[in-house]
Amino acid sequence: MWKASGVNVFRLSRITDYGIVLMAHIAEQGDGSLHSARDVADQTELPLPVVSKILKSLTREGLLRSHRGSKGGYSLERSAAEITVPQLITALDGPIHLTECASHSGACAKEASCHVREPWQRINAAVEEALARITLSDLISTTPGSIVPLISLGVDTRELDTAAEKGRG
Amino acid sequence: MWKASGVNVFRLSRITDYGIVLMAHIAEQGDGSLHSARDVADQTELPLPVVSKILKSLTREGLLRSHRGSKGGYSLERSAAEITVPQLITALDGPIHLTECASHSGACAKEASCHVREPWQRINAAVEEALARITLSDLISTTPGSIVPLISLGVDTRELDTAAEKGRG
DNA sequence: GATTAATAGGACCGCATCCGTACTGTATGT
DNA sequence: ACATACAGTACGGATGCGGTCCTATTAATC
Ligand code: FES
Ligand code: FES
Repeated sequence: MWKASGVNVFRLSRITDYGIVLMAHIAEQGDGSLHSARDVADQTELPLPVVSKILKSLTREGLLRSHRGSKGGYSLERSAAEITVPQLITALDGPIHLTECASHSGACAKEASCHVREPWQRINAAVEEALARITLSDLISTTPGSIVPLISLGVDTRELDTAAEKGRG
Repeated sequence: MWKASGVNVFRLSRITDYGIVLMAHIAEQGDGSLHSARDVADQTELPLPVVSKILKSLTREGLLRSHRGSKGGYSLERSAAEITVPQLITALDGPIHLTECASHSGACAKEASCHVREPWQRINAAVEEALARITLSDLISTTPGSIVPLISLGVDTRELDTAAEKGRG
């Protein structure tokens, strides 16, 4: 049977995926290091036009600082520890909106009667906040396991907890 | 300047969005209630073909039970408290894979040299687990605030914590 | 000053895919 | 028998992502 969707949905764009790889690569060389688009493309084995396009966007969004002219290149605008995952996503994919409806008010004619709008707004904010705990320096950390406890969940044990327990079974 | 992407990315499909609305509507009437596709379409003010398509998918994925023939309709296969958000998403949009690369091994030729693959796998699992804490009954809960603490994060205070603090500033 | 190297900005098009609809078949109650 | 309602599939349009290319601008070097 068909699947309603499932390939491109609830997924970061390839541009963003690559963008994070590029940022990680730059950050690995040190916060102040300078890299030309060609160097980054060679070392990451990604096509140069794509790399160039992404780095230009990241610069425009304030995550990279560019140095034009010969011997130019890109360097981190802020330290890797100050760059969070949602900043990377927002820079390339735009603001995080898990659903089209529940995001910006006025987008859906059924707002008044819709009962799931508000919960989704909370979920959206929660996911974004969860991702905001992760910085670029965490992504390039060579000690595996450092991220594991970063996104552990603290659920307060009220009646909903038991429901969630059953739901996971 | 152009934006690399930003409209359809990192976003649930409309089908899934509607699907959750439909499930919430059915769940609101009680776990055992029976609803025809037409009734649900009328009450949610969504086009009947779309509603029908979504309900069929949800049935095939085991979230709804169908009753064919006259006086037929759909009812919840499991209790609303046992249906989690990732189950809804997976049923309509397929498995949750935030990135194409880091998800299934073998999809990317740069796996060996890629340093962000493993972190992203952890992030993906963490987001999915976070969403799994939310059940359908939570979404239809009339008492706002019940979801807020559900996705609070517990960060263990090691050196990374301070980095995250700075990153949010 | 000429040259080279590198980024800035935008235009362009192919192609995948999401969205909504339509159609036929099957089961069930009256 | 008939009406009702779900099952499964096929189809076309529109949208937007993806990758590439081109020109202008800036800066270092000789
Ligand atoms: S806000 Fe659009 S359906 Fe809920
Ligand atoms: S796994 Fe594909 S670039 Fe990291």
